Amino acid sequence: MSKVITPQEQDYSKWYNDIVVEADMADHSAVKGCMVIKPHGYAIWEKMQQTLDKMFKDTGHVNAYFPLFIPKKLFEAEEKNAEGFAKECAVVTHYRLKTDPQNPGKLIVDPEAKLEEELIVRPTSEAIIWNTYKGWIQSYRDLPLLINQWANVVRWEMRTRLFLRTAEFLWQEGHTAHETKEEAVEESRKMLEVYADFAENWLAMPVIKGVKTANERFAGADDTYTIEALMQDGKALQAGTSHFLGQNFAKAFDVKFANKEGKLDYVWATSWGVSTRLMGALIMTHSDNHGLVIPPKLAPTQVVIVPIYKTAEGLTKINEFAFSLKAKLEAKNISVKYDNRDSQRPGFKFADHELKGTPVRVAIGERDLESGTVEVARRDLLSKEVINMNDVEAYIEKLLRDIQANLFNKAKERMNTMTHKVESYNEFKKVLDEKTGFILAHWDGTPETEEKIKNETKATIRCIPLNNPLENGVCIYSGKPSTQRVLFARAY
RNA sequence: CGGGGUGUAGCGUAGCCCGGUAUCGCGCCUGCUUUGGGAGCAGGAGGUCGUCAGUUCGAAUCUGGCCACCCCGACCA
Repeated sequence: MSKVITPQEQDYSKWYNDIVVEADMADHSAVKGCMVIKPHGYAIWEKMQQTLDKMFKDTGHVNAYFPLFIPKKLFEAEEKNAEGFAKECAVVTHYRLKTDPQNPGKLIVDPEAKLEEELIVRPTSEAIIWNTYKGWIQSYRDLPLLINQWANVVRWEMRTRLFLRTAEFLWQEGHTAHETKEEAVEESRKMLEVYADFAENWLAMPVIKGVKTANERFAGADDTYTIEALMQDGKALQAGTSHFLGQNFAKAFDVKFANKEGKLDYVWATSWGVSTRLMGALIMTHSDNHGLVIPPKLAPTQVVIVPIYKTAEGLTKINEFAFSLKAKLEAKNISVKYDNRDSQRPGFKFADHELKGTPVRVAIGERDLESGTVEVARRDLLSKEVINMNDVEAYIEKLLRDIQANLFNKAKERMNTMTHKVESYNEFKKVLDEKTGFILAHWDGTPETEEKIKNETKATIRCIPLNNPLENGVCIYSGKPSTQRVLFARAY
């Protein structure tokens, strides 16, 4: 058992923080609510970025970059969007500091350097992007416009948690423009599928795809599609959203195009994003009391080789084998680190790589060289096996696939066990108190009922699952008729 | 914004009630011995005790103000 990590069962929230900090992913910074993403954490984020970026490009999107600052006038153009984000905006009001005459060596804001118009630090980029699109779109020939940007955004949250909710975070935001409603809806659903694919096949995290209720919708959207994941402690996490924006932004920013009949019409829009919050999702889906567990497909280092030696001569022999194994694995596109630090002993390295989540560890000592074997350990199950040197590359290649699959299956099974169907409000509350997790229950479809349930139980409707089976029933709260169950949970 | 808590070496802490120049562990540096699950021994470096003011011969310790951060709520696409 680790010396440093608070066990999950003792305090899940503390455990989470310990993992983030002790596994060297991120740290609190000098700025409240902001974090420093450390190299190990950033390397995982880069793997996510690379994977997603390719998926976006494979679906026809290109990258661009828009400014960090949004003039207030533009920001307020789409009313619902502006209102939704108004309470959490950082605002730039001045552009210069000067030496404090009362207090030499200190700086004050120069009152003479007040901006004519305040600049909003983007909490999301629809406004600046749609203002730009206005100049880019005149004809149906300019459509569809399929653009993504990798950026940072700022949302001045009252309470923050590393990766899950920070005042500044990294994300990607796709912003597309289309000729028809159908095409835009299709785009937003397509990107939801991309997110679900990424979540399940790379993060090894099962998700429920669905659509948000009006209450939970993105400010300025006609529909918000979401992927919802279930964390180990039974709380839900919104892992990605894709919005059908209708013509709301086109109207707010006056983006019209001439269609094939020569008539002017407003374009149809989508936006979609995932953020560094996925790092939190990754932690709370797979990690344990020994530290981080990273699915092989996202691990910056998939295999670590640890030499065990007594003498310089011994090390030389091990080096020969280790470098050759490293090269062979790399030829199979497996990322390998040979941890030949002379400053640490093997036991320390074992613990260190366990903490950091390296999926596979190969230990090789002089005894192995004699017997022609190596010791291969897997992080997910914390088990190890002695493998013949001749078989080791093939073994590891398969092992990485097994780990990826095992992590997904384990998470899927947990989600299934923690999903409960309930028929009454009492049962609903009982599940929340005792078991937590996802709850499938009938709801009368009104925002009022949704709001009351939220106020009384802190549970929200995570989504109305896509392809939801229709089923007659009665709302657990109001007793009114309902045609389908919706997905409830307490959420991060 | 409400409630609670914490600020002492890079990290974690003792000391505070009862005022006399700061304890211990981890980490760090040097050397030797070690190396198959977080090494051992010896030596060493490192501190304006969050900050400002007050009381006092003397403040980490007492008094008051301020600041910062953390946790729990409220808030949150």
